Amino acid sequence: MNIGQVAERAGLPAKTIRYYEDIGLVRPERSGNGYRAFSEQDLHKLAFLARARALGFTIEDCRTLLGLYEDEARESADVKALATEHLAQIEEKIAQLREMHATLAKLVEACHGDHRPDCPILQGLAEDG
Amino acid sequence: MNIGQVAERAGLPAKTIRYYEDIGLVRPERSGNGYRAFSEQDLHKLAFLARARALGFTIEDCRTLLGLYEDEARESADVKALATEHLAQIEEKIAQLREMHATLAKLVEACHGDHRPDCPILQGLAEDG
DNA sequence: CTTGACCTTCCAGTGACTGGAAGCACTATA
DNA sequence: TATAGTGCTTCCAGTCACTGGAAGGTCAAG
Repeated sequence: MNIGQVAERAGLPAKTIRYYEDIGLVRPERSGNGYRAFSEQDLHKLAFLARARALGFTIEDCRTLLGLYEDEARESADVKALATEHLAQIEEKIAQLREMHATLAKLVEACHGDHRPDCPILQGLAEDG
Repeated sequence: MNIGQVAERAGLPAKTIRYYEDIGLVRPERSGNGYRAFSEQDLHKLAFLARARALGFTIEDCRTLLGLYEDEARESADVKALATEHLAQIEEKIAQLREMHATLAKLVEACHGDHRPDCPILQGLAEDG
């Protein structure tokens, strides 16, 4: 398979797949013409990566997950630990965003949003405390 | 005021303040010794920026907000529009994170997390669909 | 034999900092 | 007065995960 087809099937841009090869996440063969020749297994790996990235795992986490996936002697506890940690980070981010949202929503509500310069949003940003 | 004191009072690292000068968000004077000499107004601006950044506005948004703040002929509608758009982006991000969280939480729940290799998390990442 | 799609590599840019090196300025103490 | 320590300066490089673009090679169809 050439990169275009793999990109299509894995749901990743070709650029990204080349980048993943660069950083050693996949190692496709090469055809005589210099084109990358992906196996079904390569495609499988890339689809795995696409899903892990879609869940917000960092590239390094993905590398670890892929390693665990391919390690038949893995312990599911290791996978679970990684995922649980990531879950906690997601929760933290959500909490932060919610706080931002709450603060900003209050300011937005208080703002008339008309042609006059008077603006509680700017006041809120300017005020100490 | 030197940069250290401003950093302390604005709640921003000195490095960040230098960076903000680099990209033209603040333009402090210079003392005879070459040190940056910040006025109270500079400090005020930096604190404004710190709060805007803390609410998740991009640097470019901050630049715009600062411009509006300093423009006495501004219309609060412009500020409100910017803030409202940002609010929508926050909401979208929260929604994305929630989806990630839900998916991952299900997988984590299903995983024993013991010494055996069997792992629904990896299965979930590997499986098509 | 040309057109156009697809592939290659390499370099640079993104956003918002952050770390570190090398060196000058200032303050406090011995 | 010497020195030690802190704070300031600039500049360069790295972060993360791509993304865009240039320049050029390869392949299939007409």
